[in-house]
Amino acid sequence: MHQALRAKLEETLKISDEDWKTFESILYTLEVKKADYILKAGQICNGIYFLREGAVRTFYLKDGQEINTSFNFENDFLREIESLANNQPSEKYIQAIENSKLFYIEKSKLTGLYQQSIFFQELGRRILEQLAITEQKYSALLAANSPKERYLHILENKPELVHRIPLQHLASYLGISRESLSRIRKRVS
Amino acid sequence: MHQALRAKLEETLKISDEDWKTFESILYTLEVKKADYILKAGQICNGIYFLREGAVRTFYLKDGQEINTSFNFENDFLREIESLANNQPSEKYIQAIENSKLFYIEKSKLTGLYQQSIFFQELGRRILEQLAITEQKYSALLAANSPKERYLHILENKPELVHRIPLQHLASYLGISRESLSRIRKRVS
DNA sequence: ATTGTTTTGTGACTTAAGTCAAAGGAAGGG
DNA sequence: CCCTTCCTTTGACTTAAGTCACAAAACAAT
Repeated sequence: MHQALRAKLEETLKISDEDWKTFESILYTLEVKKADYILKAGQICNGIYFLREGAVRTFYLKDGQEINTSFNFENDFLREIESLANNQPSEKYIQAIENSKLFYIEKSKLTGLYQQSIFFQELGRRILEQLAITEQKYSALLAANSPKERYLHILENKPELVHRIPLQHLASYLGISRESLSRIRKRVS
Repeated sequence: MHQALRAKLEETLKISDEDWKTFESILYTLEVKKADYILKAGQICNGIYFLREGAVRTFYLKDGQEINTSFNFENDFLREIESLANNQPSEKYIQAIENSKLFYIEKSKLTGLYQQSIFFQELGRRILEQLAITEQKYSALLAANSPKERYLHILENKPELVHRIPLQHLASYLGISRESLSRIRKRVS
């Protein structure tokens, strides 16, 4: 049942059966329906999630407008890092875009793992490294490309975003107005 | 001599005298002149730097154009995370904007620290967390603001960038053409 | 099916920013 | 101090994208 998660971890670092057992034992399962919130602004993010199935978006409000900052699909880790790391109320919402199944790993249990085995420390660091790299690529996309180029880049490199994410959400993620993205898409096709 | 570095570490996590001694012993000092390269594209980033004094920029080439992705000043850590984490040739250049003094910490020694003490593991994780958060804020700035708003935001929140970084470099960092940034600056003042 | 709701598309208009080219200014080296 | 080089500004022009308002289409729920 947790095989996908184990496979995901082992992309990063081989895990011993013993460590895996420990890890499995702290997982908590949850299911959410489309449009349900996994985290709301104002709440403190108290753990990390692993998305087994479905799709979610992370967004915040700016002048009443939703600005989407990331999208996640099955086999992604998920967290509001700023809230989690600094123990502060989240400015962001995490909402299911599709009915989703998740594992939840509580922060305090995670801390326990870190203390107990160097393996988990290493794993945690590696996952964070990849998060930082992902964020850098995202900023680079925004900084160095025109709206049209950004859309083409996503179409080429992350087609699942185009296919599974409503246009209005993708627009703010790409820093484009809904209307313009609609027109760009038309021009391109 | 290393007090600024110790202070910086202790912003994150209190360090014991013993751990500090270990840490100090692996530091390597270097000085670079304005316009010197600390890392060039094609090289593998083999450690992290602590900038004692000066200013540096990180950029890459896109269609022959330099795109700046970050600026660092005294008391900042510095690294090309993608190259460092994945052991691959860097796509980026790190260049001194002012004469600078740095400490260098070799990756293999860092790995040694991680294995030797849970303190360093924790520290490494925390520093990475903050890097990821910084990158997220940067993307948010780019995605949700007009060129003019981006400039005003930087002026308000990171005035040192405006004062110490040549306009042409700041422009690509903000995803704006040199000419437009020059005009925005004029309008605003 | 029918209705209501959400999402996407279009039209008309405005404007900020990009581009290209050239001129001023500042800074550094000899 | 002069000269070169680099950086910034300005001008003229073009255009892509933003905005507002509304229509059409897709989707969900009863």
